[in-house]
Amino acid sequence: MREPADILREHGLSITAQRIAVLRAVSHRPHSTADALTEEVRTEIGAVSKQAVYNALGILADKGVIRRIQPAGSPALYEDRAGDNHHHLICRTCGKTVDVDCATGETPCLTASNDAGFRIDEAEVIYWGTCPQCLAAAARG
Amino acid sequence: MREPADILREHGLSITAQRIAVLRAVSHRPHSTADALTEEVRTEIGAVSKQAVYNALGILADKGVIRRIQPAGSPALYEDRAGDNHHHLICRTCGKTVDVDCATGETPCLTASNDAGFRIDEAEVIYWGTCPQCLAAAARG
DNA sequence: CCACTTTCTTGACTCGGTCCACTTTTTCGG
DNA sequence: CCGAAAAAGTGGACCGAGTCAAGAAAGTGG
Ligand SMILES: [Mn+2]
Ligand SMILES: [Mn+2]
Ligand SMILES: [Zn+2]
Ligand SMILES: [Zn+2]
Repeated sequence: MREPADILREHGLSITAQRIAVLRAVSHRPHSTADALTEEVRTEIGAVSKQAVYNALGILADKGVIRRIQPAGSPALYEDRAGDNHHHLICRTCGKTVDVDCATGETPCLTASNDAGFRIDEAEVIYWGTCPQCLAAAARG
Repeated sequence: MREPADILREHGLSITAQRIAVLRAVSHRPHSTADALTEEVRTEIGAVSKQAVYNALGILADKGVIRRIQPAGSPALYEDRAGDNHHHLICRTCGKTVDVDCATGETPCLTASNDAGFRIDEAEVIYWGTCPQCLAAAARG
C-alpha cells in the first residue's frame, strides 16, 4: 500500500494519526476485526478510542479504500485489497480467511440465473470449509 | 411443507406447540427474522418466549430442516427451503430477499479458483442490488 | 497565528442473540 | 393410564459488536 497520508489526501480526508495507523493496521493484518485492529493501532500510536477506529474504518470503506466483509457468525473483517471483488474461503473451525480470485473471469459472478428484475451490483461469494491445518488436526484425532 | 409434527418426529425431536408454530411460521414467511417469526408465532398460539423461538430455529437449522442465512447488516433470516444450497438476491434499499437457483449446475459453486488446500463444503452466494420497485421509485425521483 | 471545520474521546445506549435457574411439557416404561 | 426421567419452555440477566451524541482536541486554509 502507498503512503497512508497520500491516500487520505487523495480522497479528500483530513490526515490524522488515528486514520494513518488504522490504514497501516488494515494493510498489515488483512481480514482482521475492528477489535484486533484497535489493538494493533494502540501498539503503534499508544492510544485510540474504539469509536475513532470504527469511524476510520467506516469512512475508508465508504471511499473504497478498504473493504469490509461480514461473514456469518463473525464480527466484520477489514482488508486493504478493495475494488476487485475477490472472494473468500473461511475455515469453519479456526476462522482462517483467505482470498480467492473470482472463479468466472473478469467481471464475474454478476449474472444470477434469474435476476428477478433486480439491478445487481455485487456478487458476494464465501466458500466455507476446513483449512489444511484443521483437516490435519482432525485426522490425528 | 409436510405436517410439522411428522417432520419433528422424523428428526427425533419432541413435539411441542412452539416448534410446530415456528415451523409453520418459517414456511409461511420465508426469509424472515427471528423477531418477525416470533410475532407470527404469537398470533398463532398466543404466547411464546423469544428463547423458545431461538431454540427451535437453532435445532431445526442444525437438523437441516430449515436454513439460516446471515446477510451483512441484517439479523439472521430463516427459510424452509433447505438442503439445495440455492442463493439469494437482496435489495440494498428495502431488504427484499429472493431465491436464485445456483448459476452453475447441479452441485455447483463448490470449486473455488484456488482452494488453498481447504476442504470446501459450501459456497454461499449473495447477489446485492436494487429490486424493481426500488429502481422505479429512484427513477421517479 | 487564528477562526473554522473536522475528528477524537467518553460514556451511554441499542440490537440481536445467549446463559441460566426454574417451571412446565413431553416421553416412555411399567 | 401413571409417574419418573428427560426434554423443552419461561423470564430475566447478561454479552458482544456496533452506534449515538456532547464536549474536547486536532487539523485546515487563509
Ligand atoms: Mn480478502
Ligand atoms: Mn432462500
Ligand atoms: Zn482452520
Ligand atoms: Zn427494494
